[in-house]
Amino acid sequence: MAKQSGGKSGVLEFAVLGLLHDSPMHGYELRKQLNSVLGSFRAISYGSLYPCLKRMLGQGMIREMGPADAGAPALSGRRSKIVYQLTADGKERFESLLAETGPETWDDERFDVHFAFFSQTDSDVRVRILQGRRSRMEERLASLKGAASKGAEKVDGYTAELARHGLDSTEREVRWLTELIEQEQLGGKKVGNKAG
Amino acid sequence: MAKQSGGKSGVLEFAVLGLLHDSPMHGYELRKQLNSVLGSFRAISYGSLYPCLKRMLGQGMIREMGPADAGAPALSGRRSKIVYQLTADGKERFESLLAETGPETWDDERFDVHFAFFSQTDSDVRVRILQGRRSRMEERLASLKGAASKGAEKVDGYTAELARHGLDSTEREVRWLTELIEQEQLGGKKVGNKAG
DNA sequence: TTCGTCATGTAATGGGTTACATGATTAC
DNA sequence: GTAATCATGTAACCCATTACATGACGAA
Repeated sequence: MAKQSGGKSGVLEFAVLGLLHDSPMHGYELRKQLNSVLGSFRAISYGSLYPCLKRMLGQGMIREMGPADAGAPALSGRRSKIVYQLTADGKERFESLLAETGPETWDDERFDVHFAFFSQTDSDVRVRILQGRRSRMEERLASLKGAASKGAEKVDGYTAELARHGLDSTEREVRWLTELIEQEQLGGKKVGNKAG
Repeated sequence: MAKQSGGKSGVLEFAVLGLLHDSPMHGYELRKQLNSVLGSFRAISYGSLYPCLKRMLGQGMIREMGPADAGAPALSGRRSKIVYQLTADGKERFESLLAETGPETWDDERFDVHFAFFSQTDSDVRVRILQGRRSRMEERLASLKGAASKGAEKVDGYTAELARHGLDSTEREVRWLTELIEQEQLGGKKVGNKAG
């Protein structure tokens, strides 16, 4: 009982934890950085971020560093900026999230966040997550193929075209993941250096 | 003021309207059909569908057809099934949603629904939506490219790889849309018949 | 002094998910 | 009879968005 309720559980929290693990930051800056972690585009709104920070503060994952305290880069003296820093508890929470390799980690958004912090994990963890994500995509592929063949009579050209396109991108995703897994197993961090 | 508030506005409503426009159905059946309209996979939950139907009923878009009333196919005598049917108001609402070509229609989920009902619109409408969607994807492309070049120093191999992959799929999406637009402008419904 | 950006927050709202509650019908 | 599936619905909860409220700082 009581799995975790709501939608995407703590994706935002995870991302914030990871960014603050890298370096202390204030909310406004955090929000700008978030889009590079949380999916390619998409910025989170303040109405979502600030309450999240408040919650994390209450749970002792983060702590406020007085603005005079400095230590972080790019802290030109603007105003009342509240700079947040990870506590030991927060660090621990982040590490434990990072180490997860279960089905939650194959979810779209969750996978992106894990991927963004991949260089901070062991190769085993990376491989397990990549394989899990791939099997998730293969399930999706199967369900798309099933739907395509079963309801073939009643669909018009556009529906068919959309299905074909969806199938295509999912297959591509699977191939991409397979490449990453292979590179991982060949023993390396040799990622991202394919001449382009 | 009061644009439309919340997240994805009436995507579910639109999809339900479209499915019921095709043929009367009860909730359980509706829910199964929904995944073919609303994105490739993803089924909506009852906790979302039934309240939506209730709301639509209250607004007079749909009406209950007594189970004995029949008329719809596949109505083997199960039980208390509440079969819903579009009212004139509902039909009108659906037509007016179908005719929209503004920025709302380029959104991910919204676009999928429009696409699913594409064969029920004019070619002009289709072209306008496809072009809008393409420009939306081109914006995304630009922002991805910007992020890739600007933050290139601080990203590790994995982040770069994710960005590269995102760029790739978005480019592919743009090409797909371009093909569809061209086929549309060549005068036809000739979609989905590319030997494969 | 006004405008744009930096900066932090809250309130109202919308819409989705899980888990629960209920019950009929069909197949074994 | 009992389990699976069909079928409808509610309650608690979570999380995100918009719009609003506030205010400092720098530049025109």
